Amino acid sequence: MPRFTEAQKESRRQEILAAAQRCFARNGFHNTTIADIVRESGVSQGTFYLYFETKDDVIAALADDRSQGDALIDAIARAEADPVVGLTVLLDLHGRTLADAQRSDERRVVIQGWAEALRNELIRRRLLANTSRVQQEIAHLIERGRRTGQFRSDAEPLGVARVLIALFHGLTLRAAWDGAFDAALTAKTIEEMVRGALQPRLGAADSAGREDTR
Amino acid sequence: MPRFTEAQKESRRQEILAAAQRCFARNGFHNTTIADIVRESGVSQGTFYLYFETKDDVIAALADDRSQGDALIDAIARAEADPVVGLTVLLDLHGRTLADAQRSDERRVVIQGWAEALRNELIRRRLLANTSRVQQEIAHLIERGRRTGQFRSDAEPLGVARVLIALFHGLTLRAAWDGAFDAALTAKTIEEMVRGALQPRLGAADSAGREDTR
Amino acid sequence: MPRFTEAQKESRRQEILAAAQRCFARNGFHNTTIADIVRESGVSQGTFYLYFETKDDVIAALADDRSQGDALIDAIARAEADPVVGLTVLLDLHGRTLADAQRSDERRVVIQGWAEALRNELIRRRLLANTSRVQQEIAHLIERGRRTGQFRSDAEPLGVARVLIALFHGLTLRAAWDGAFDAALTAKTIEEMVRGALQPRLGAADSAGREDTR
Amino acid sequence: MPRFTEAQKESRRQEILAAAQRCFARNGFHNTTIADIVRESGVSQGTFYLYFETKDDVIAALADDRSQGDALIDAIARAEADPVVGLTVLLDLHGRTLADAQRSDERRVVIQGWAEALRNELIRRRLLANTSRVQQEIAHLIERGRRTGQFRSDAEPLGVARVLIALFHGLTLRAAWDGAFDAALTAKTIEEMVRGALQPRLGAADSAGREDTR
DNA sequence: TATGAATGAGACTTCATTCAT
DNA sequence: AATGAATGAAGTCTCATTCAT
Repeated sequence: MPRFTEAQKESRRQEILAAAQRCFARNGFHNTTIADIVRESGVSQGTFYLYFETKDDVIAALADDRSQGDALIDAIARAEADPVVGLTVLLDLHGRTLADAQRSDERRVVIQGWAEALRNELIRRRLLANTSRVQQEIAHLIERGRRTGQFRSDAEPLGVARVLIALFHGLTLRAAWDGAFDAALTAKTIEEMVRGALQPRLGAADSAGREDTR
Repeated sequence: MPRFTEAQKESRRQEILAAAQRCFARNGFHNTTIADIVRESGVSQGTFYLYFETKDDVIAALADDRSQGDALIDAIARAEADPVVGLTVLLDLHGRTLADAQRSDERRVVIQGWAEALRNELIRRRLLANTSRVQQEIAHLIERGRRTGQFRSDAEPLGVARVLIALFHGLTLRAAWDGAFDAALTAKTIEEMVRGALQPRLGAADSAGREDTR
Repeated sequence: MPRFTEAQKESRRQEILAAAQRCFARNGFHNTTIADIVRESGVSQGTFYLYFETKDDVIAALADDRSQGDALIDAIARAEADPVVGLTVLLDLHGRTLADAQRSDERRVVIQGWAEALRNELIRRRLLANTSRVQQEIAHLIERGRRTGQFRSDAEPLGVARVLIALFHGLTLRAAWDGAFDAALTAKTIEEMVRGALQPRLGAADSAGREDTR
Repeated sequence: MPRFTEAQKESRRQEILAAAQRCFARNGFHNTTIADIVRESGVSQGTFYLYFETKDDVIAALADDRSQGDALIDAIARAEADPVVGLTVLLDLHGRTLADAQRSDERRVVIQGWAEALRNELIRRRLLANTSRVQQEIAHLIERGRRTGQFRSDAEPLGVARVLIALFHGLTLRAAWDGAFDAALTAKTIEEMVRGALQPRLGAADSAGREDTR
């Protein structure tokens, strides 16, 4: 009979991860020592190694943050069938996430994960998988919008999805460097751009239904 | 009287930097040792320290790649006064840079620089300065386009510039992770988006001049 | 009142020892961890310490293998009074023990015990005591043979006993390194040697016949 | 141009090895730390690793002591063609080596090497190779003696060689445990044994005179 | 009796940097 | 200017042992 339940062990693991994230956000993966993590989390060196095999284990666990991707996908799902609403919600959610100072540590660690992915195949695979998942969902959203006529018929679902994700990454980087940048202004520009790429053309061809894609 | 001219010293310095870049691209800043760099460049440990004070010196020298920013600014300048041409050239240059397999090492190192900027104030300042410089130029370009009526009068120069740069960063990341992504499709989508944000509105107010912003 | 009888405790102790012997034979004393022993024996870390105070305890318990010495002494005893039979049985028993693949683990652990005896006084004392015991018995055997006239009158009981034991040790080592060595040939040679040292000289009353091989 | 010659480097290496041998003789391979060796040899931790890759490197370098085997082979060679002299010299040399208190450290380390050979394939191969080399030489010596008629015609060269080596090993062990044992008495007994095994039988053409001690 | 999570001292090894030559 | 041997602080990880349950 195990002294601790699986849940208790997992919760301890999460505590250590949270401590590690704070350390990593502050000093970077490679300037953080196990001693730092251990000090921050309050466990002993030995205990750390009961929950993680190596330091790289911890890095891998934090470099890949599925939570934000999950949140984006959930947001699309919650928008039910309406692609315009879905897109709006998506952009809005990302904007608010960027503006959230509480998630600063997360951003700082995620960016280090990007660099780590260049030399750690496991992390690279996970990050790409994560990215692809979100990209797929956005592409489907565009696809649906095209079918309903809400989006321009020659919009490229994959292209748009990919560009949006690149934008998300680039903005995450900017927010991490310089939290004070004007998020509202940025959001407005993105909205214009997206509308430009997706809004059905006036006049002919693309049927009609105009006035405001979002 | 120095035995070597300044030029000779500088050339040796560049050789070491190039060797370091190869090492950093391969193994990352923190998994590259001075011994690695020295081996790759063919000089001795002692000699390395004649050209650089510390390892961080080398990192700082490579983390901040001014060359690409300079190239973008030059491109704008070469487009003379025409904002539409300038924007086209800008997007085109960036697209071709991304597709250039030869610049893979550069990209890999630059991305590591982004992470490094989070905990190295010198690097952070330089990267931000570099980014701002390009952002300024793009904003001026937009500004000029507004004045000439080629761009929509309510386009936000700063917002557009910032979004474009985020896009550039995000695409650089994607190219580093996965060089095989479809650059042409991406370029087409970006073009649509940019046109959407900048193209003067039909019909009303914004005067006219339609058909193709670029 | 103890819940378990002494016998039950002892049996558990023996199980752990057997597991430890397997581990030690495989990886050596110092590359075997308590965790290894515990895994091999199926008890828990805590339980291990109910039966042994320290790891050195287990090493000491296994480094000194009295069983083989006991067997040799028993063999001598079983030969009753006849020294020639006793010696024959002794050599035969040792030869068969060496050839017994089942006792490989035992041999491997015993040899490690020899090394351990060099820095662990307790083990050293036990090994020497063990060795002396057997040496004494062999010396007595020789002594008896001298008195009965079956062995040469100038045979040195102690010298022969000591040399035989050295031979036993050396052959044990060889068998542990290279189990495939030709035991029969070796046995034949030993027999010749022993006969040479102990057989009464031909011709006269154990005197003449010299010649000198060296 | 190297600052130090190869010879200087080798001499430094030997100094460290000598220090390591002292430590190993005192505390055993596994209870000796790199810090101990470094302290004993007077170099720094870092310097140690300029001369050896790992601690196991040092162990492997010392576990296999070729010098004694070489000395035995040299001794045989110096005896020129005479097998009887060769054997005498061999036994004598080994006896004097055993009695040499100065070589105590060497013995103590060699014995640890025996144990190490059980779990380190490199060491095992080297020790066996070393042993085989000496065994071969002794076997050849016996062979020659048979041809000259100095040794009994049914002497088994390989068997005798193997038994002698086992004896050497066993006596080395005994000397390491208990340096005070009576070397002269032991030598005398060995001489008798060897004579018994090799001396041509009296009487006839190496045939008769049986009797059978056993 | 039995468990197994927790501990922390200490082991091995690496590496940026120095400096005598 | 150039070399490369030397340094030692610091990092990661292991493991014998304890103890609350």
